[in-house]
Amino acid sequence: MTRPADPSPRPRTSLSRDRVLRAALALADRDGIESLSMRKLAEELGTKVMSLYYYVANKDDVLGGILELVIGEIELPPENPDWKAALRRSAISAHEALLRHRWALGVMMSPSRVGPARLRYMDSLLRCLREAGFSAYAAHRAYHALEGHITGFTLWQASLPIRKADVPNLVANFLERISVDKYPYIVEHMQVHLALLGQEGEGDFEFGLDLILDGLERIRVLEQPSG
Amino acid sequence: MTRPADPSPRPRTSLSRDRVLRAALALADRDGIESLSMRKLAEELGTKVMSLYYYVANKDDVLGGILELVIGEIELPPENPDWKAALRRSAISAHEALLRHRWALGVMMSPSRVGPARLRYMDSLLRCLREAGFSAYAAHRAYHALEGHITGFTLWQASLPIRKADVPNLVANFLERISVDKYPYIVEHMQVHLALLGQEGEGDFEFGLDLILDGLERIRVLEQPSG
DNA sequence: TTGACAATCGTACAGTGTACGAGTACTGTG
DNA sequence: CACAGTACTCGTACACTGTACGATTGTCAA
Repeated sequence: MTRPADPSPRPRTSLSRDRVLRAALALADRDGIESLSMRKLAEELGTKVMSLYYYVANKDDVLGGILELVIGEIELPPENPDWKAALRRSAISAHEALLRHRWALGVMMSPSRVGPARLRYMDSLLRCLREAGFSAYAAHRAYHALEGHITGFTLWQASLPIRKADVPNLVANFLERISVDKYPYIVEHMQVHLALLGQEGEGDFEFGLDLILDGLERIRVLEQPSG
Repeated sequence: MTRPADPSPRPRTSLSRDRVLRAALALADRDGIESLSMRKLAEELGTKVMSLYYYVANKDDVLGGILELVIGEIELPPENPDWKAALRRSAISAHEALLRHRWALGVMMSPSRVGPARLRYMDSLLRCLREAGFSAYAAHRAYHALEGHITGFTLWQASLPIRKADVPNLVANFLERISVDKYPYIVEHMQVHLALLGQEGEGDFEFGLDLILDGLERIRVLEQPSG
C-alpha cells in the first residue's frame, strides 16, 4: 500500500490483514473452524506461518476478525416507521448470515469478542426499538429476547447436518438407534421434520420470531397507550 | 492402593467411566472447557493419560459424556395439567443448569451429540406440549421456539463475565473504550444493565420465555377452540 | 553510504490427542 | 497348585497445534 508503483521485482500480492482474514474466513467455511490452523492459513496464502503474525496478534485475533466479517454481512434494520418489519428483516438476515457461516456461533461464545461491526449491529437494533417507542428498559428486554432467539434457534439448526439431501437417511438411522416406544414423541417430532423437508423455507425460525415480535408489540402498546 | 476389601466378584478398580466423566466435569467447571486436556484429566485422577482410554473412546466421548451429565441435571416438566407452568419450570431449570456449566453450550454445538439424557429431556418437553393439546406440527414449532430461547438467551448470558462483582468495572472499561456518541443506544443499554444489577434475579430470561409461552397459548387456543 | 524501518520467515519449544503394543494384576479352570 | 485368559495400566512415539525469539531481507529517507 505504501508502494504505488509496480516495478518488475514486485513480489506477489503482498500480505495484509484483510487478505489474511478473508482467507481465514474462506477456510473456515470450507473445512470447518476446528481445522483452521495458522499453518494451513499460511499455506493457503502462499507464505509461512510466522509471517502472519505481522498482521495479526494471535489466533484469537484471527477468530475475532472473521467473526466481525460475518457480522458485517448482516443487514441492519432500515430507518423504517414499521419497526416490526424492520426488525424482522434484520433478524432474518442475521439468521441467514449465521447459517452461511455455521462456525460463527461457536466463535461468538468466547467472551469479550466485541468489534465495531458488532457494536454497530447492536446499536442499530436498540435504536430501532427506542425509536419505535420502547422505553430504555423495555428495549433492553426486547433486545435480549430477539438476540436470544436468533442465536439460539440458529444454533440448533446449525448443529444439524448441512445438506438437506442427507437428512432422511440420518433421521432413519437415528430412529433405528433409539427405541421407538421409549421416546414416542421424538419419533413423531422427527416425522414432522421429514414431512416439512419438502417445503422451501420451513419457517420455523420466523414462527418463533413472530411469537416474540407480536409479544413485544403488545408490551409496547401497553407502555405507550397514547401512541 | 487397590484394596480388595470388596468381596464382590468384581475387584474394586480405582478408575471407572463414571469417575473419569465426573472428574472431567469438575475440571471443566473449574478451569474452563478449553483447558480440559486428557493429560490434566489423568493427573487429576492420579493416573496416566492412556489409562483413560480404556474407559473412554476419545476426547469427544468425554465431552459427550459430561454434556449428558449436565442435561441430566435439568428438571423435567412434571405431569401437570398446567402445561405453561410445567414448561416454564423446566425451561428455567435448563437455564440454570446451563449457567452452572457455561461451557456446555459450546459442547452442545458439535453435531450429533445426542445421548439418552438429552433424548429423555426432548421427549418430555414434546410430551408436555402434545398432552396440552398442541398438534404434532404445533408442538414441533413450539419445541424449537422454546429450545431456541433457552439456549440462545443463556448463550448470551454465558459469554459475559461470571462474577457479578466484576460487572461494573467491566462495563465502565467498556464504555471508556467505545465512543459514546457513536453508539448512544449501547451506552444506554449498558446503563440499564448496571441499574438492574442490584436486583436478585433480573428476570430477562423469564421475560422472553413468557413472551413465547403466551404466544404459544394463543396458538394452542386457536387450534382447539372447543377445548 | 548509513541507519531506520517494514516485512518475511527458520528454528525451537511446550502443549495437544491418540495409535500401538508391552507390561501387570487378577480371574476362573485344570 | 499351575496355567491360560482376561481386565486393566501405562511408556513411547508421532503428528499436529500456537507462538516466542531472533535472523534476514528489502525499501526508504537523510
